[in-house]
Amino acid sequence: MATGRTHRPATRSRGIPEATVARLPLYLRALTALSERSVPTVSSEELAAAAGVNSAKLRKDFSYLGSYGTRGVGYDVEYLVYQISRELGLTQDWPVVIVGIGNLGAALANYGGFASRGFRVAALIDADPAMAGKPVAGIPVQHTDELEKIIDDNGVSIGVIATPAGAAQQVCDRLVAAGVTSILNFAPTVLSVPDGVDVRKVDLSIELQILAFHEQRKAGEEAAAAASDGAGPVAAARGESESADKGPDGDVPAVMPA
Amino acid sequence: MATGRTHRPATRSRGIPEATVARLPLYLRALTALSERSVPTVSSEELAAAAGVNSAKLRKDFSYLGSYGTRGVGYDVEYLVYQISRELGLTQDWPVVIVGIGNLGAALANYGGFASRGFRVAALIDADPAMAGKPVAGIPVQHTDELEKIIDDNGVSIGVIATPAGAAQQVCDRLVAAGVTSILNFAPTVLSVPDGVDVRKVDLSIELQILAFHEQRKAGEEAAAAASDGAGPVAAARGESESADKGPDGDVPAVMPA
DNA sequence: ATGTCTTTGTGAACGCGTGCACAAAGATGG
DNA sequence: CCATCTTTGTGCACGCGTTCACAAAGACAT
Repeated sequence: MATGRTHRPATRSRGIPEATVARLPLYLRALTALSERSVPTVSSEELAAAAGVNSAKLRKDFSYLGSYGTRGVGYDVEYLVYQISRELGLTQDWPVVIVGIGNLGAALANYGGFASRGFRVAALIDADPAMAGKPVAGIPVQHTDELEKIIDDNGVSIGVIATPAGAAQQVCDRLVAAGVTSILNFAPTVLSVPDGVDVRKVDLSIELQILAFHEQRKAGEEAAAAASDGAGPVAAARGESESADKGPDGDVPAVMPA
Repeated sequence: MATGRTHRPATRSRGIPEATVARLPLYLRALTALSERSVPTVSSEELAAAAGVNSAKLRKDFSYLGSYGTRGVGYDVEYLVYQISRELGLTQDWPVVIVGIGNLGAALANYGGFASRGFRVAALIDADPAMAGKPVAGIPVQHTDELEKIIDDNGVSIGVIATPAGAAQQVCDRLVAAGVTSILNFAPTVLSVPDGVDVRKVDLSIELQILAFHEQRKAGEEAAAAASDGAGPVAAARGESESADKGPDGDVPAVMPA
């Protein structure tokens, strides 16, 4: 730590890989659990197991933050909790607005996981005039007309979109114009935003479709293995010989171009 | 490409990269929209724009599926919808169960995005006896005791966990033991499962924390840029120069090891 | 004080995913 | 039938992320 002051720009300030950032909350959660059990220190091996990752990966991740941790001992839990919290920006309060108070929006408003970290639901916004004033999770819903004013008054920089797909882009544009620079999108649409605005999307349907793909593959492999029990499991692993396939022409529904 | 017949084993059979699989639902959604507007064909450039990806990436993704598409013209929309649907396993019906009918579970049960693809909510399961029989989204909630029987009777292979974190692993174990091989986990916990079981997780809190990180960084950069003059509202946004930081020793809460 | 033992921090190799750039393929018009 | 023009499919290079493996660092016992 002789330098200790000017080494930040290159190494720390902006050098944290995206993949590492995405894992920091995972570590933080595991560390918080340890902290509540009053565990003083933890080794990379133990913590990695708790977070469900490789221990080498964890150590490398932490190395981007700095050299916390003591060789031969491990990491000081409380110290690390603080460092990661600070790195993630959780030492400050982040007001968020949720736009679209339907089934999902209401569930999000009630979700306890927000408040537990530094996130505070500053307002709920919906386009339906009938919803206005109606309290959800103890917070009165406000009409979309107030959106810009709400953002401005509360200094909101993070917005959550839980509207139907058709309204998402329009809501997004208004949020961005009002000053929001980070958006969490639950609507099944691709949002286009200007540079400098971050978007993360959560799409339940997509997750299930990915699972279905692997599920189908597993079923195919099983079927192939049981079929001729000699051809090897991967021989017909795909849709290759499973459903109605095989022929380059035979598997076409009816609308084939050629 | 004169051969066009024997190149399959290596190229197609099992070779679809995970990153490509994760994008297929995106393409499918964009294609479905085009299909509803009766657009007959689409170029990689157009479709890529609609899906929010690079056109070269899209073409490479499709090349893993096969050589659909006509040079000089583009891709036949209906044909591609069918091919991707088949690849993802959406031509068959996937019964799913949702375990944990709280705020989130109820919202998921009501979510329309499931049924729109090949997913069917076969049952809702909750540990609270008071919930039993109560209909949510038109489906009566069943008690956890029935879990194994439900899975077995309906041939369920995909389970959705929306329980509190404390119950998630136990529920997961029971689902897996009962025959479920794909799990979508909304509980903020790391699930451990045996080989052959796929888990995908959706964690709202983590997504927000990642956004907060970037938000903090943006504020920090702005502050650095405006450091010389007014400093403005974002000057103290970062942990950097605001709270208790800067010195290698000064920024430690109280429990520093050294 | 010295040696041993544990655990971190990281250099280096590897593999995957991305994007460029272009040749091949086919449509279209003359 | 040939030339031109559009768009696909892909070889190649590059960069990021992961993993291995080990030297350096420090705790701890003697």
